[in-house]
Amino acid sequence: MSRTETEEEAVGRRALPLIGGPILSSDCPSRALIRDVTGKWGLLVLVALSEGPRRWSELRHGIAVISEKMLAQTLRTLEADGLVHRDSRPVVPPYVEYGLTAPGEEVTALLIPLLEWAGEYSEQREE
Amino acid sequence: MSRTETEEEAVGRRALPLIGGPILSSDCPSRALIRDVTGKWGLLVLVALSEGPRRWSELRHGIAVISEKMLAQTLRTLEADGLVHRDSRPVVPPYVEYGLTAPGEEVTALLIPLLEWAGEYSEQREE
DNA sequence: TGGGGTACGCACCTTTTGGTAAGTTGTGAT
DNA sequence: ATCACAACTTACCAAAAGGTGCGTACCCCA
Repeated sequence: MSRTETEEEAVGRRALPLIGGPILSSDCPSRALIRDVTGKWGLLVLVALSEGPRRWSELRHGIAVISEKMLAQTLRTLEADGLVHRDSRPVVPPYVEYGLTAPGEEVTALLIPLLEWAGEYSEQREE
Repeated sequence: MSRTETEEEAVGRRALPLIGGPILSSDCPSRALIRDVTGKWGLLVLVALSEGPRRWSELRHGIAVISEKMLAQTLRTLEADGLVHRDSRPVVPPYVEYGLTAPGEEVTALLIPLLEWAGEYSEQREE
């Protein structure tokens, strides 16, 4: 047997509690949220916004080598998750500003220590 | 103009400090580390091992619907990162146990609050 | 008159990620 | 004699993520 078992089979006789149950089961909505905030671009956008609200073009140039498509996509999913708010003024060079909502600030506060740990650990490893 | 600019161009006149510099530049080794620990399977494996060392087969059945290929691959990269250690005894049903190293415990301690936040936030959202 | 900035959306293509199924080695059970 | 388990590896294929380039609308500047 080498096939991957179904969710039902796995839940049926689960060997590990995995932090108290279904939090880590694959269809849990919190899993999607985690993907959004720890994803390659989501994390960068959140951290960039942790320094204060920024315009589209600031994010575009400030985040190393992000494509316009990915920036737009990332901002839209973070907005849908309620972590980022979009403030658009209908002026004639369009002016759109993005910033963190309260929940956005919360996650970012959890993400920054992770970045710091990664920086320190990878630095101490390469010596 | 819509092409993605190169790293050099971006670093040339960077608008955002982004948490003090090159930590978030795309070739930084800490970025790879973050991908490994927050990736879909890396996170699950680390959390599963946070409850104590487990055998291959326990992880295989305990983590919801992971394929053997992905489990092996994830364990090997986490081992290469120094976050997981592999304890294999050459007995005749092979016995291999995986556990967290000290740095592995450190990251996992940072990851768990993130999972808890995601669980609470997604729960409170859907009401 | 033409080029550039601002904030995107869309279509196409490549790269990466992940799943499926099969093979491996040795032993003990049926 | 064959099946199953343990802990994997490999080859092949599908799906998802991501990049490139183009188009939009409006204006300002030279």
